[in-house]
Amino acid sequence: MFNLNDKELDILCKNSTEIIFQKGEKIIKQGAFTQNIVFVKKGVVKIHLRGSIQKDEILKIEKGPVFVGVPDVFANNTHTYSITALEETKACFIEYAGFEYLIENNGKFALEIIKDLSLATVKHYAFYVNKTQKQLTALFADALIYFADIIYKSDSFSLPLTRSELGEYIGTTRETVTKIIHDFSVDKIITVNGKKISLLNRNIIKKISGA
DNA sequence: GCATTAACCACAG
DNA sequence: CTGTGGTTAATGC
Repeated sequence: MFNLNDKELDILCKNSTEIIFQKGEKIIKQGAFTQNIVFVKKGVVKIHLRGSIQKDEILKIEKGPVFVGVPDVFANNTHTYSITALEETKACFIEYAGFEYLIENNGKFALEIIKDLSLATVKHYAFYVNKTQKQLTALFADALIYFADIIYKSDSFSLPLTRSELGEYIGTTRETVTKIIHDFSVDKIITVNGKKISLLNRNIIKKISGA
């Protein structure tokens, strides 16, 4: 994985303890000193940032296996965002020194990391523009497709987010999320039972998303 | 004007 | 935490 041989994996993992986080537990807190890269082995996490005024915004939802917190470790002394488990998550904390050693000594690994970071940047450009230009129904449709295709690989899933968090993700209020879900449900685009959602008509959802 | 979109508020399960 | 309804503001015919 990530172009690492056994010895190198050992460098990454030898001083790292595997920890299991329960849903809702914070893996990295905004403002904390950056000492570790976090390797999420398994589970779903949200990357979120509290704005200078008050509100939390969810920047990204990721599923293991994935490295998180990399940009902050290279760019800052403190974490500029938080990472919280959305379901039971296995993760290990990797010392920066070991990570840096691998970057310096394994070009293929470094390339993988660069690709990851680049992909993340490019995706964020798109997400940013979408968020400011699309209507909320389209953003919600995007979120549905994302959960179905990327996170759960199924058209039926149990959302790990509250309505309020869903709002923080697509940039609206919990009330508006409730209304959109209600509308989609009435129009037979999805079925909803609390947090359980099933996509009934992907074509329409794609159309609404405008992608 | 009128319709649509979405925020904010209040109240109720 | 969630659903609903009323109100209000902005935007677009």
